[in-house]
Amino acid sequence: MTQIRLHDTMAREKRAFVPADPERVTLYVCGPTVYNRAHIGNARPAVVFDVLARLLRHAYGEDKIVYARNVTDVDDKIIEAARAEGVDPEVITRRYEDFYLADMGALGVRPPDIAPHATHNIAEMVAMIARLIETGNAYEADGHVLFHVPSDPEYGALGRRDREAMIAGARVEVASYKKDPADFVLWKPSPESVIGWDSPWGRGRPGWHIACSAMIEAHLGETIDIHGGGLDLIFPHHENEIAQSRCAHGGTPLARYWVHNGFLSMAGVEKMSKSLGNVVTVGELLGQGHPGEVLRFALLSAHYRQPLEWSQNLVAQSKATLDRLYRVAGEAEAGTPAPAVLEALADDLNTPLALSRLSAIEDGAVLRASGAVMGLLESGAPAWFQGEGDQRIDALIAARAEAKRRRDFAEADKIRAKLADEGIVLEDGPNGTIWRRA
RNA sequence: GGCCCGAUGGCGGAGUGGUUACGCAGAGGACUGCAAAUCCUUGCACGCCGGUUCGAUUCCGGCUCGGGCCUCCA
Repeated sequence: MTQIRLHDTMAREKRAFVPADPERVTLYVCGPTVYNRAHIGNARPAVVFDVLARLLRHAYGEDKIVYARNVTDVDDKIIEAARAEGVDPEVITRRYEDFYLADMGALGVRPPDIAPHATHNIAEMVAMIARLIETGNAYEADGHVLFHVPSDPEYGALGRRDREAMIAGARVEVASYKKDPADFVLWKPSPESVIGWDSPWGRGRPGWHIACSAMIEAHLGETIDIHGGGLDLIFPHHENEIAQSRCAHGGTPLARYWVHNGFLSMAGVEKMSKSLGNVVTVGELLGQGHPGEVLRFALLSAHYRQPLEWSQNLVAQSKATLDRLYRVAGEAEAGTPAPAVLEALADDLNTPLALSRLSAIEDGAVLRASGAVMGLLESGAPAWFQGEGDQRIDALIAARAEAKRRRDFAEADKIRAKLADEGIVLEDGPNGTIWRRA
């Protein structure tokens, strides 16, 4: 298929994607911190990188891709949530990881190949921190271990910021034990009451950034092909990951391509934030009866780097479009994807263009295969329109057919209206009547 | 304050130095007992001000508005 091109945040331009080893293409995406329900904005990277993984599998082979999405299961917000409920942190993390997997599953997100958990990789983190101390890039101070930013002359390349800008922008009080205001925590002490692990620097827990660096090293290697995540992670999270990994690995780069998705906003709302209470969770949307696939379609209706405004109208339009595509797809078995769709996706994951090209496909088998590359149209029309079968509905349709045969249209329309009240729409075709849920 | 991004028809949203996608919604028609679905037809756009150019929605500069980041938020 056509050459895949990706916008690389480091280069600030689209580049032809050439994996270091086409037999083992590595992709890492920053996953959730499991302390609450995912909102629809959180779902965007999960869906976007799921499409990227599907495209890569199509291009390089199903078993040639290693996609890792981590689970951050040790974090101060988790500790707070656990304390608030009076339970162990594991209760919190297990609960919200289960929710996350269920929500993403409903959106058609395939599980990644590897889901490394921070708490399962503490030894790797400790080892990496120790190495950074050896190389002179990190130091111990007041029970903490800190990465010393001035020790890395290349720091700031991804986020494009220089030290002056960072210092000028610093609006948080600098902890007294830091040698430099930009230094960040690799390891922090935990009192007995807080979750912690023994280390050469005392009982403590890892900082957020080191967790990703260590898990990438442990599960994928020193240099990976693609590192993904949300735009907001560029600085400081990814910048710090880069610094830690490069310094710990003698200068080899962490990732060959950096891919970042844009933000999702809510109509008429400034920033979607939990504190403002204006978030919509995936669970709520599903609970309102929106099929996960509709939400997925809506998330893919804008290019992944563009801002996307979430609205009721967007969801409704997505549903209407999907309905029509499913009518064309029918019950056909998936065949071969349309080259025009693959070409659109290969061009930096242009899903809106790919979606529009779906509309031009008349062959159900081609349509289903093309949709599948984006995780769409995988259900088959009957399941999409009707869900579970219903003998009562079939009986009513038979009664209406009988009434129509008698030309008793008043009775026939009465039955149709009754079903319409239940949200069931009838369609009379040459081969009889079919029904669907509106 | 510093850095970065966006602005396309009623709505969503690609794309392009010149002939202007696609979808949703709307209008008209065909079909239908009536609908629904489908098919045909159809109207509607490139934030503002300059510049480059034979020609700019597309390139450059400024402005306005909106969004993001500036130490743990996708």
